[in-house]
Amino acid sequence: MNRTLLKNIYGHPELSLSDLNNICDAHKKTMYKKGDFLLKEGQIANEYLILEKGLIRAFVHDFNGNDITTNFFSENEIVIEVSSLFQRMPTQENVKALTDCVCWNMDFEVFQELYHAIPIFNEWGRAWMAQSLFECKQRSVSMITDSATQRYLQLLKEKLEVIQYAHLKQIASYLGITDSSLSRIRKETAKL
Amino acid sequence: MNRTLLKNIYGHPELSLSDLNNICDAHKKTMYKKGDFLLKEGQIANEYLILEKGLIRAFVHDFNGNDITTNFFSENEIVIEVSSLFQRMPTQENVKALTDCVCWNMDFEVFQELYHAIPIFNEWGRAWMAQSLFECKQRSVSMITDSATQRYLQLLKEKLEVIQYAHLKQIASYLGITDSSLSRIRKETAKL
DNA sequence: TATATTTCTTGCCCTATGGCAAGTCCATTT
DNA sequence: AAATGGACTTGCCATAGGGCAAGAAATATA
Repeated sequence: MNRTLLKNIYGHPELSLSDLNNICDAHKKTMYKKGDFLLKEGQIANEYLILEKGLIRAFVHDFNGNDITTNFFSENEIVIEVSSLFQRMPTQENVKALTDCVCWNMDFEVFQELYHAIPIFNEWGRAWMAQSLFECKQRSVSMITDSATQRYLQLLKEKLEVIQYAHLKQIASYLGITDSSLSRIRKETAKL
Repeated sequence: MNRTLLKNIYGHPELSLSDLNNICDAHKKTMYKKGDFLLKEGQIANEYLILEKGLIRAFVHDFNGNDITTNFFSENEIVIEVSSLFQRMPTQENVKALTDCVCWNMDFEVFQELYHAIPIFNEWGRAWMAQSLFECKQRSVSMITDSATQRYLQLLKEKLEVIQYAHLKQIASYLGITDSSLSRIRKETAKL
């Protein structure tokens, strides 16, 4: 069990060591192969996971059947479909491994027990969701105020691994442009 | 005290009547005048509120000092700046009354007590945040897949009051376009 | 009511990005 | 090695929306 990884995720000054250990122990190591679905639209999520190794993509289908990348998850991040997991409703998202992955999965039932038993863990969860909401809003603002080139450079800076492992089209839909446009942007920015 | 309003907001099948009453009683009625700031960037939010009457706008400033509307809050909605309230950090958002408003405010300290004392209220809060996150993601997808005209018509359908009370520029920045473009879109769609 | 101020509309032209299709480059299979 | 197929690039042209500025309309102020 990779304690360092999980302790970094859940670390909180007020969380006791025994609570932290209980939380860490609740995770099950799980491996995925490149191309595996972690979640498919229509399903109800029953777990979330910490991604130790690999890269994961979430996407939805638009009215034409094209897929639109909604998120990329990198190492040390939490992979979760919040509305399906917490509202117990079928998801609209697909979550798929872009590379082979090593993950630590937390079952929803187990999570619920810990969540209600450990107030600090509860606070931690709320803070995590608040942060996600903040990032989501930032992304919306960025879609409005920044050019496609700026958004691309931002992604390059924050998640280089995405540019290395994801297909052009997957990155382009995340940025809100077509793959041809991204190809041109990439060509332009390579000069700099 | 407007119990119907608050009970509709907090209603949850498993929440006992006495808990529900305690939650409702924790709100303080507050009035705002058109143009009042409920929150200014740099401040830390110390409350959230239920909007009974009126219309409220949230916005941020971009690098040029233009403001970008991030949200409109209508009657019966919860007005909250999640990341500032729950992470106790200075907000980047401004929240301002577009019309005179009647609100029911919940103080953060009081909220915390109820939140930790009433498990179902805690679940309610998490479900509410999950829903917000879902809506935020939907908005991002819409910015990518829908045209400005479609986004305008969507807003028209969901929040007519916004079109009636907010300025063109405020609506335009929410939709991610300029006020001139919105003016043209409005002209076109009026024909239909 | 007259004046000033803000908001909205519109015309002109420009730019970023889209749509399509051909071509190229790679990787995989036969 | 040849053939197939997917991914990426590029050229051509189309279009949504932007930038600017003038004018019109609405609103606030004197």
